[in-house]
Amino acid sequence: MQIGSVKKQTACDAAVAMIGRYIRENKLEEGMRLPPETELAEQLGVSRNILREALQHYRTLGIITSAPKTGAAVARLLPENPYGNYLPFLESAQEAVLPELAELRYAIETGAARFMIAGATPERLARLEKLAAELDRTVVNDRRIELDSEFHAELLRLPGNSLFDGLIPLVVDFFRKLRPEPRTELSRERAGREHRAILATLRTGDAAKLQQLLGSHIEHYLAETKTAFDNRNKGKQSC
Amino acid sequence: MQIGSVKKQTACDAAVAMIGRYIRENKLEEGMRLPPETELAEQLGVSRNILREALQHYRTLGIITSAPKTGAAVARLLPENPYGNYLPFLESAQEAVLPELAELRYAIETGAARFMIAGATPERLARLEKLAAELDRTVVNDRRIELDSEFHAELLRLPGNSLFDGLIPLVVDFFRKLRPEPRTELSRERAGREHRAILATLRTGDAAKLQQLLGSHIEHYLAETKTAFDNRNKGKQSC
DNA sequence: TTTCTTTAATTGTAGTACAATACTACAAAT
DNA sequence: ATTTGTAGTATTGTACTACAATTAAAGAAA
Repeated sequence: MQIGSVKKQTACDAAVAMIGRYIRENKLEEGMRLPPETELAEQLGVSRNILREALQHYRTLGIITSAPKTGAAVARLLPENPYGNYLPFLESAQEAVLPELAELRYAIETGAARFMIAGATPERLARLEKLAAELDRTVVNDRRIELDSEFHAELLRLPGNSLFDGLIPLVVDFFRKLRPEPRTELSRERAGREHRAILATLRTGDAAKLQQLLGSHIEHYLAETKTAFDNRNKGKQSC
Repeated sequence: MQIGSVKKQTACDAAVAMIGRYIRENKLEEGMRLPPETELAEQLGVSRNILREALQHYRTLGIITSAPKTGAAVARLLPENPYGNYLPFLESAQEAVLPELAELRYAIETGAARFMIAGATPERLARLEKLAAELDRTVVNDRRIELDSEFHAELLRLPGNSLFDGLIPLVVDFFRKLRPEPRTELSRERAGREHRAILATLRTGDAAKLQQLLGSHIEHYLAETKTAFDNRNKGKQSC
């Protein structure tokens, strides 16, 4: 277990936190204004420079906009703004627990089955083959999880759709959070069998079957993680 | 057709763009350093203040870290960091074209079918019912699209999984981008029929059928958008 | 070798000054 | 009466200077 590093909070970080609290506590809604920079800086006890860096944080996230004379205001979430719109997604991705991740994985991978087949190229299939083979002869759990993660990431790359690609971190995160769970010899063997079946079906091009295979493959996790999660939360955590 | 507003780019925005290009073009990888602030500021022709605001942008996104003496460096993408990991997703979500969005919608909605049924409550079903009814008696295209968008957003809320909720902007974005496409009387009638079928199946709880219905419902868009997109790109754009 | 000390590079922070912008009000013109 | 021009002004945008705080790395001491 690694020790977390303590890094001193900068004035800017503090300002960011204070501004965030300010927005939340005052329930500032779309279009409502923040105090002028000079005033806000004085209130928070930082220079205007630093305050502006803190504001930039929220500008980047699309939470506020600012303009001369008008001042900073809580932004209307424009459709063009990627960060603002997907902020809830980013937050829930951060806090997501295994069962939630498993559900989304199930949805995306089974739903993408037909596009995987459509986009399968010999090179990608070869790479998948290699990953599956290495996974078969690997016993170290951490390495296995890494390979499994990469196998499924590669599956999501098959469609050649950048949106699917972009969601790969979800899969990675899933496996990362899965890591502590113990795996049985049985589940290892089953995983290998299922991976081979998935590969074979990718080759034959049977979309319905691939979907069914991916579904039942993840379904195991769905059940496993749910119980694992439940058990873990039975012993209530301290600290 | 509305006129787009012109907003002048600030020096900070420009700096952000330049730094981004710098990182990409030099293929800066994890741990590699940026020039010191004074140097970088001079190179970009902005003051150190402004440069720091630009750097704050990337700090917020978790792309860089900075420390005294060491300087700014491309960050190791920590699994905990939501922004950094999902940055490619955010970027592609921003630039995604209709066919890509349609594919992801297809995957998520069909894949989530069984969770929709599991999470369907009478209240939510009633809300869906109301939306479908209003959609049926609405003819104005813009309003129809709005309602359709909300109907599908509500579908994604059924599972009660915050990750699905977080992806709702994708659906909204899809319909936003679909807006200019002309719809026929026929497609309107079909949409109504399909929405009613989806609702009925949510009530009976037949997951396989729901999945099939959602699939064919979106499938129309899949085909439509593909051709619409192709046609639109035939006439090459000027400006 | 290990540990302490010094040094120097770099970020972190504060303050001042002024330019640029855009809201507001009001005058002028059609 | 409605539109168009104009000035006033609050606020952000930007630049510059100065110094404090931090820390990696080199050097000195044990």
